[in-house]
Amino acid sequence: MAELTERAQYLLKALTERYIRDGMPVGSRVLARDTGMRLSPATIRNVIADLEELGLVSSPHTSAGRVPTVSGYRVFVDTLLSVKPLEHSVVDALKKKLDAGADTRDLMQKASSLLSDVTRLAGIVTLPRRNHEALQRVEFLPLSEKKVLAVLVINDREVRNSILHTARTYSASELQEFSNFLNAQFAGKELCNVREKLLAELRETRETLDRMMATALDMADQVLGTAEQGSDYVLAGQTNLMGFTEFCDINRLRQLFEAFNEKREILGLLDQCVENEGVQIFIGEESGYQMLDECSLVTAPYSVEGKVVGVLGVIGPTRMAYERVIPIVDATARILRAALNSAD
Amino acid sequence: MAELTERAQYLLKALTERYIRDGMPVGSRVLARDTGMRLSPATIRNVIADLEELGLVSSPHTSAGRVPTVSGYRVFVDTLLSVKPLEHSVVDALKKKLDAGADTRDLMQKASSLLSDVTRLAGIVTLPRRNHEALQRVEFLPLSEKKVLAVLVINDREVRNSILHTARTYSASELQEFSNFLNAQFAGKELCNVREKLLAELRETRETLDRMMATALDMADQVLGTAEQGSDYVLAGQTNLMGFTEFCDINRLRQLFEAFNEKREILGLLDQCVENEGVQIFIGEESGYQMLDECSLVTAPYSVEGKVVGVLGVIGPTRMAYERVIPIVDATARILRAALNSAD
DNA sequence: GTTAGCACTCGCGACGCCAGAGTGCTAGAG
DNA sequence: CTCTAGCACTCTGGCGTCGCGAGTGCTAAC
Repeated sequence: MAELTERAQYLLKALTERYIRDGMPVGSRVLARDTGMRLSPATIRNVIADLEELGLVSSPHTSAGRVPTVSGYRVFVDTLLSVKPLEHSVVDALKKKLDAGADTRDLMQKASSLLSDVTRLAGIVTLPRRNHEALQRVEFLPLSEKKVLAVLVINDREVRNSILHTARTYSASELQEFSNFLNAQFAGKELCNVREKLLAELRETRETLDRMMATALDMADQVLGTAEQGSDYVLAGQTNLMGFTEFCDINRLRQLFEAFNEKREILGLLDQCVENEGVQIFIGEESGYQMLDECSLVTAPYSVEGKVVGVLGVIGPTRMAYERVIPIVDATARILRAALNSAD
Repeated sequence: MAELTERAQYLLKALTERYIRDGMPVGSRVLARDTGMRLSPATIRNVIADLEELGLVSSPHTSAGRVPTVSGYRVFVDTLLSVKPLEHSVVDALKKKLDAGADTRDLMQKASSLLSDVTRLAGIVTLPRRNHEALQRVEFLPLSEKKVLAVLVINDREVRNSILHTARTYSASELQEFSNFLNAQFAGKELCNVREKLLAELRETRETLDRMMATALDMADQVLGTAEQGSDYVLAGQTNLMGFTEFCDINRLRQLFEAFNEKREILGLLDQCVENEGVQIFIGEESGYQMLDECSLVTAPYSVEGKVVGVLGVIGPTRMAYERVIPIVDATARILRAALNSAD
């Protein structure tokens, strides 16, 4: 790979750019005319033949031009790509629309809509995992007979509530006591630790037979149970994917959309992106998921208080304008982080 | 219309059923063989010609069989259809999966998934409008500097919270006072009335310059503002629509999916169904929305405490198995109502 | 190392052809 | 008057053929 001549690199780049631009296999002639270098088509053919040997390009059939293969795209994005700096107008638009406010889910929804609008592809944003976030407070309120409303305050922006069905009706003051007890114990602890501690505490308390505390702990356990929603994502602009010629086969499209609904597999893939920092790119079959054949995924993680809590990105055909998409994804991740961290 | 001979009706029914079953224009021969009546194709042709005259069937081209027109479907569903009673297994499955619990949105999500799974079409359920529901209680909790958490208890199942940015930081006891004041005034009132009263009260109070009450009212106004979410719906099984030959044109499909995302137009249509009780059917262009050309919508309203609060239904190609879909939609509406009204 | 020339391959749209399906009409039977 | 049989007509869809255009690979010359 590394032993590509300068010329070969240049031609691979030109070919890929051209193919991305207008989606048709590109032949030696256009390449000769297109690139500045004054070479005849014949010469170019020789170079291209080498690229084919290396598996970087291939032709769909004998007498068509060449098309980048997955490895070709890989080399292209890894070593040949000159990412455009973002136009200011785009950055401003992103910033303006992502000005926090609203609740987290809405914010993520907006982010993915923005991604899809700006790139004209499908935007995807995982909801932030809250496991490493501290629990701020728990409150219980009497709701009605045998029902208690639990409010879980996670931070200034996020509050979750759930309705508990209890064995008997509790008074407001009893519940207040529970809250106080639990807050004393757990407020400020990381969510993912709270539950373990809770269970340990519960076991211990059962033995000492302190009924009140046991009940409080039980309730807290229920709340956390509902709060520990599995990871999830929001998607926007799926319809942008229709209309790419690579998805003209309705069954491909269907598979893809079903995968979006299913969520499980896509989440698996996104989870892999949490670890790497910076933009990460899966091209076509590289992802290992066959419903993403012919698709590329460009992602970037976003973080809150220094910890990566989610991933955002776009999904489109392998033939996408990487040099434009990459900086957009990158910028959006940064802007989203800013929005989440601004203690507005 | 009314002067269709018995024979004509019978043939229209047979033709429509046949066409629904296998999607190809049906000719006089199959019709002759298919129906019990011992008639020659030629005779049938004469009758069919009459139907065509009346605009109930048409042929896509000279030498193809006939296909029901929109009016043909209309007559079919209105007067010829013999709805199958639902198999018990289906009813049981519906009941089992819709056993309330969880929050309202989840329940609706489940309902639409069920609809789409059972019918193999797209299921749609509007979220219940809460305007005519009574407000049970409001609570305010201090959250952090200049932020207050407002909890709006609507009923035993539904609680909404929102975070208010206030001019200064309020203490827990101040907020408690606000809550008490507001609950005394408004608890038990219908949501849609609360706001008006609030505003009236606010105007009056401003004049008397009672700062505390004014602030409380201000806050309440903010909360209701956020709570008054416009109506919305959840959708499931859109992918079922891909794979019908009528949506093989990717642009039709795209239009449809964009309408689903847009929501506004579809909501407009669904709103019309709230008024009529019982199953209502829009066939093809009848809806007046061109993105629903070639689509039918089968809906039924569902109610809580006797008041219709939402609509549910399925969307599919005009060529759908009405005799099966209609009872399913009907039953689901009933079961959903039961789930919502059971004070579990 | 580069280029021009040339034979070759292949996809694709156009064209024509034919079989099959279904119709409308007419004339005759019940 | 109703039904049926027969027939000529029309249209679609599949199939094979053909020719064009695009692009290649090879070879020989610059």
